Amino acid sequence: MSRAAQSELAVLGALSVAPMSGYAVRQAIADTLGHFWHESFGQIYPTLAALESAGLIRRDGPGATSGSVFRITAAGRRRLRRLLAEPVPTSPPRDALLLRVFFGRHLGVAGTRALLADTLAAAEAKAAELAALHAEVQAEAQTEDHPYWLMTISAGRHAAAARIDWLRESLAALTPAP
Amino acid sequence: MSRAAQSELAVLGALSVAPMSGYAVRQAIADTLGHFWHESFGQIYPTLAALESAGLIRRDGPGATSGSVFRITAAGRRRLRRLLAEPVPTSPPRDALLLRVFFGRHLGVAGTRALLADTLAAAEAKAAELAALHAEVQAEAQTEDHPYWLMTISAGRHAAAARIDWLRESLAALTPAP
DNA sequence: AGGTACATGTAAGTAGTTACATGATTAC
DNA sequence: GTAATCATGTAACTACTTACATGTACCT
Repeated sequence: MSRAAQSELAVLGALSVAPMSGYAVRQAIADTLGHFWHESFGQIYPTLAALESAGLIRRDGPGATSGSVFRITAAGRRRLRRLLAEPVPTSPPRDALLLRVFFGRHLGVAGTRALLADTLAAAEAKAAELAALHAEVQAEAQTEDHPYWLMTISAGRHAAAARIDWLRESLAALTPAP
Repeated sequence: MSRAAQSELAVLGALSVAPMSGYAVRQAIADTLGHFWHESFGQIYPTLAALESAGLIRRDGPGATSGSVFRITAAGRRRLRRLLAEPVPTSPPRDALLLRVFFGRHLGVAGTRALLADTLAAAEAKAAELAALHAEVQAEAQTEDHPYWLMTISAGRHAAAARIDWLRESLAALTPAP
């Protein structure tokens, strides 16, 4: 098991929506899961190869450079459901921003405020981006996947809004020396 | 450069507060940074060795099994400030929960609701834990590091509250079939 | 005497990124 | 013709985790 169960999950999930090439899998993951998931180039092809040799996906068309399309098999769908039901692996937290804030004393009040201000700008941009994505997805044709997709966007928006609130409060609390 | 700049930052930061043994560094990181940072056992000792040979920390006492205490040097403090000023590395997002929610169609409404309910319980526990930590830290003697420490706890509380809001909304929106 | 906490390290393995290498097809 | 995009893969490297290995000090 587990040539990276999470990567398998992402790839099988993408192929559960529609059959597509490896390149298209990569694009689909970046486009629709991009705001909460990342799968790097060098991960996708080995994962596809492993899934194929396990009979979970099938390659239609020539195996050569162009035109081959991957399609999920019945066994692949079973595997997808099993992976989804497995406990969510919790990765240990590693927030590089908070690490810097914690040792903010060495950075000084001005330095820490600059760091927070930069992060605030980035968070506001991300919130705007997610709001636009939300509007865009809501305007699309409704599929059975739609409510779940919207839910993941909503999660991102809540998280971004919370980070903005925290940054504003922290900037207000961290007054420059008079 | 960079036997993991972030691990160096965490270790140098811990030693900037007080000199201590490697074992104590591990505990300090778990106790005070634990809610947003993790440094595994097998990372800390190699990092300490690398920092020592670079002259950024010094080992007082015997190098043997007991009693050796690491102390940050002047060069170490300079390095710490430089690391803090470097741009915050952004790691690609990988939220295993949202990956499951996105493919919730295969899990079914009931399955997805169960997943969200479990996550809600965990998030509420985490929020309570952070509230307790906040109260505890606020009651302590004020040091110069204190406001920054409180800020990191506040970040965790905002994030936990946002996740709880999102989970409640999602559970309300995802009604079981009648 | 036995258990827990203190203390330091190494080895093997997993996960994931980046860079390299190659070639076909399409749009301008 | 040439640049961008589509397409597939490998190799080397970095980061990180887990398990192993060893021993001391204190508490009961």
